[in-house]
Amino acid sequence: MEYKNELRRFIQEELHQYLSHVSVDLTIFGFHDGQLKVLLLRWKGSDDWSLPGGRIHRDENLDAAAYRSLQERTGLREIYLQQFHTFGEVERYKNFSRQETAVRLGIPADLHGELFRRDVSVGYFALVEFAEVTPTPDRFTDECRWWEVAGVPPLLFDHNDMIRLALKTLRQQLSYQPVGYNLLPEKFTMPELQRLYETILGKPLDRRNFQKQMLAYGLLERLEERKTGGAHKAPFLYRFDREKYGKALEEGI
Amino acid sequence: MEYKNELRRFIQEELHQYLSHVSVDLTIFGFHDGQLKVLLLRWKGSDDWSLPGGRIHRDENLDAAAYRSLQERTGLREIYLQQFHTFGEVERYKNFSRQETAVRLGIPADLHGELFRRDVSVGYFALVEFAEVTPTPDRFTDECRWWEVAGVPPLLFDHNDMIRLALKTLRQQLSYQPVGYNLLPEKFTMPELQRLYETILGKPLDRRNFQKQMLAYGLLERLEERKTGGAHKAPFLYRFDREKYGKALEEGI
DNA sequence: TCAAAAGTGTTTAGCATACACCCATGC
DNA sequence: GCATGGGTGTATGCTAAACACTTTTGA
Repeated sequence: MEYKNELRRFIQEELHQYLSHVSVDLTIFGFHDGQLKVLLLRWKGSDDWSLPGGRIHRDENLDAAAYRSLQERTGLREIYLQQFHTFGEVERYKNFSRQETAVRLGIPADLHGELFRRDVSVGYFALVEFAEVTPTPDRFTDECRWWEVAGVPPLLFDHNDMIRLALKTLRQQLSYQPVGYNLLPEKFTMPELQRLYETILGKPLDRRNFQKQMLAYGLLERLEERKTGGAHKAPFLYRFDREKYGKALEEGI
Repeated sequence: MEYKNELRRFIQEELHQYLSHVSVDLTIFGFHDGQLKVLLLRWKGSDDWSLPGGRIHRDENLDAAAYRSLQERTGLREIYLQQFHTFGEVERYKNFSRQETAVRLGIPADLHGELFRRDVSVGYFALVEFAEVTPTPDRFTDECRWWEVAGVPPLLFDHNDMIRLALKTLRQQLSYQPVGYNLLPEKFTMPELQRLYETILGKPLDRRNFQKQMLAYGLLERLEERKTGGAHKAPFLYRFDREKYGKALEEGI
């Protein structure tokens, strides 16, 4: 009941503050335990999951709106965020029909029209450091948590498509833009960086060639320290040279 | 006067048929006389130019809306059309302020607000065969014609930025996707294809290496004929293998 | 002392670059 | 015949891929 009132209040009092017919959706990638993860939200009183997203204030830049949603869900600032595609099909209900979606989410019939108007949605993906994130649900959701990308269930709307395309874009970028700064802790080992690349690309890489290539980019600084406590030979720790990394992001590797 | 009434009629009777706060803009590239060209519109009663664009019907897919505008301006079907970026800044008036734009276009003060609402605009670029195009102005414009990309004047809104980014995207795609099918006539010579590449990339290419590379892609079929009438040795004519070309577009070269 | 992981260097192959000669055509 | 442009082949260099041995560590 409270939820339905919340929906009504949102529609009547707040929806007009935002641009109509446009929204943003976020594919937030994190890396943990050798797995690529994505942050999903479970809707109130349902078992259904979707990507986080949000609307755009009337006086807010598009990028700023995406950034705001990202901060709200993760608590993070200064993260890598990039637009990758705008989804504009009339029928964006893929796994579940529009009607079925409304029922599953317990949206009262008289609110369907207002709440599920047709939107053009601008898709962004973000790369964040797993350990730094505090997953936080929004007003319409009960739970916010990481899912392994490979194990994501059928999502609401066209969000499985979004994740697929975000990942494809990320893979392509890997070859001409540096990745890692925002997905790894400040200090990391070469094997850790390699696991990240292997996970994103979905294929094994040669240890020696990988190291050569990474070092050749000139973005890494090897520290004196080694990572101890592992069961085997202690690997060196590395750190990204922030300035060079930023420049490489701008201009390509 | 007629123009102002047209504007009023549009706002009152037609604007509601479209999604609000979203539009599409098109950068239509053509190739002629060894120059890369872009199709621009001159607004009624003004000397100011902009990219063609349009709004999205409430029951129309985003891509379909872009495609429809493209057909209306060029008369063409079956052209290469691709989304490249969504422009969502609040202030998209770059060369001329919002106020100045209204004055230059002769928009009555009482219509500023309605007609120049803030829009998020999805940018598409298209590649078309120059000779096949019939440039056609829309209801708000007097003239539609090709401009050399390098000589485009300061445009309305953020359209110079759009062209710049469209061109950048096209250049990047050149290296992993085939280009040419939609920019050249069905039969063309290797030197013609090379001019096209050189024009897009803005730099000269080696004749011999270019030919080797193009043929290595396996997308070209050499015809028996040669192009006669030129002042020099008759070059062979080539044609794209449409099936392989389509496959290469999907999967990358 | 052994298994598992990490550090390092060399060889090889493929692709992109650089480059030179011959042929056809119009003036 | 000569200037201009078109057709073709080969040598070279660089980057990416393939690959092996040694070192460190905890069990």
